[in-house]
Amino acid sequence: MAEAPSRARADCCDTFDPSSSAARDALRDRLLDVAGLSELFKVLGDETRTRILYLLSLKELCVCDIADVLEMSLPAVSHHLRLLRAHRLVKYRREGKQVYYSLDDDHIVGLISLAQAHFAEER
Amino acid sequence: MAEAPSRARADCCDTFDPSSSAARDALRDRLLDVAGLSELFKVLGDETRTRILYLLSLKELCVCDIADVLEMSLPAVSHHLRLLRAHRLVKYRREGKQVYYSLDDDHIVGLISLAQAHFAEER
DNA sequence: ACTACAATTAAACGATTGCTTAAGCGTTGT
DNA sequence: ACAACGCTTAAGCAATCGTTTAATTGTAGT
Repeated sequence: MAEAPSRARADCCDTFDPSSSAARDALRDRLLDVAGLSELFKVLGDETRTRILYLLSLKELCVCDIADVLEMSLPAVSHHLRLLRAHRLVKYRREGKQVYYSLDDDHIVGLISLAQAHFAEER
Repeated sequence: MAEAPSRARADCCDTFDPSSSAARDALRDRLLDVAGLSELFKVLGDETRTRILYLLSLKELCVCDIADVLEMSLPAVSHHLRLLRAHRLVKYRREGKQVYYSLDDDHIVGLISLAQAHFAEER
């Protein structure tokens, strides 16, 4: 145990200080800022889910409506809603036999709008 | 061909006008607003890639540096950079044997910051 | 020209994801 | 109580994704 295991590729090139890994460690610390962030993006990284979220930003809808608009099977939609629920992105209320979903958080719309802006100038 | 195929689950519940699918079609039209948007989120939906993008927002780095900081293999990092390149999120310049990467677009940092804000209050 | 090194690419493998079918749960109407 | 309906859940399967190993390209130094 002569070497620390974290310095596996320590001296590959001269960007950092040749003598120390201080700069490297500093960058590693900053990585904590975005730890777990991709979880949220992963949820949005599916076409069906962004569609559902966008629909719910326009109108409160029941599962059947969503399935209808998206022309998808009911279990498939329910499966996605389950994930959105787990991430606190949507809330639901029961009304008779139907379950109505809506956005739990307006921030998501902001994220989508911002992404739209980027995407628009990309194409 | 008596029925339009798009009305497969037309009358599941009474949210929409009982007589017409106008409201349904209106919502379907709006879906075009977010068409293809999840592509961008899919790129960000991987922990390694958000980490790389965040690192590059702090400092221009060569592939080897990134692999070093993330403690990952060089091909793995290169693979992700290839994807980021394809989506015009990063640019690169060759300097001798090294290839230095940096953000091609500052909007991405904005997206990440906004997502951070949402994520922070989620936990 | 040859060696060394940074990076890319290709092939292959294991893990994850999203959909389908089928079964189960909760509510409403008769 | 029973049947019908909306929705959820579970199991199984095909497809996609991220990593590894190995081979290749490109640049610099001897």
